[in-house]
Amino acid sequence: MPQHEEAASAINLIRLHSKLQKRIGAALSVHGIGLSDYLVLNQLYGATNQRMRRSDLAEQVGLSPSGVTRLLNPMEKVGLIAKEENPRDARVSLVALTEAGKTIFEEARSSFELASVSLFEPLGSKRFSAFSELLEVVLR
Amino acid sequence: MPQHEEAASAINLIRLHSKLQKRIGAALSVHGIGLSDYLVLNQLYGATNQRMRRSDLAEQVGLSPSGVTRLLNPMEKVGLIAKEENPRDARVSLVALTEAGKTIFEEARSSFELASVSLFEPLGSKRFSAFSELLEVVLR
DNA sequence: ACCATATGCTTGCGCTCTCAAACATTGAGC
DNA sequence: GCTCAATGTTTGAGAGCGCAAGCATATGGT
Repeated sequence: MPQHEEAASAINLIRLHSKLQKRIGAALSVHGIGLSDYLVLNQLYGATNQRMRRSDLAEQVGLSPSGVTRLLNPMEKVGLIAKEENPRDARVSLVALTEAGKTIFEEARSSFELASVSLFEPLGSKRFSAFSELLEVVLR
Repeated sequence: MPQHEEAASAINLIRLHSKLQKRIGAALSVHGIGLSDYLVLNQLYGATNQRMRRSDLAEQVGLSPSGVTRLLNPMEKVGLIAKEENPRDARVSLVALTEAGKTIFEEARSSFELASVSLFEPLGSKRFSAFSELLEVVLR
């Protein structure tokens, strides 16, 4: 395998993400939500007042604005989030975490954490810390 | 902000993958192929005789068998790969890299490598090596 | 006040991928 | 030689998402 090092790592990164997606996706499906739903809930949960603009949400979770629209629609129907208007600027529509959404998130979070731990288990705690820090650095 | 270390790293991993996908996807689009196409070509290029079974291909690139079928169809039409039969077992259909596919891959590889280097640039060479090795470990 | 431009969101269309079912072929046990 | 379970691939239906266009609202220059 005399490969270009960075290219090889990029492919390993893709492989790891694929593994993560399958494992965490399975863990979250128990709660009736997908990975993107979880990321949205997680983002809202940590936001001040637990509400955000849709476009900021899009940026944070790495989706396009239209992706956010389509993602939030069913979540609103199920009552995890609520749409609110901004009296100052009628263009923006705010997204707020409902009580039900908060509850579901807190339940799902345990599953997410368990799956995450199992994913990084091969590293052991010392190497995990190193990996964790390097991840932060790559993200700039 | 990160209460749970592993969960935070999982989310960072997702973010990094999202970045990788956008950047490498853009680099590959110049050559008229997508990321999955590249992974397939890369896999075939490194295979003995440059041919593989579809299901093995699926496993290597992290797709479902049906995903591979739908991915390979247009690639065959364009002439990057060729379908072959296995006289020993008529259930399996082999996928072979054509000369055209080989050429396209070698061209695309440069772009892929460049994009990979730029992705990991924030690490610097010393930390990149560490990251690279840790990636191998997580993958088992 | 009016227009041009920018900003935020949604919609139409298409692409990629998965799951489950269907289909084809093989091999094992009788 | 049949039958049946296992294996490999394809297909139908649909989920998830992006891009470009469209719509509504806001803002700055005149």
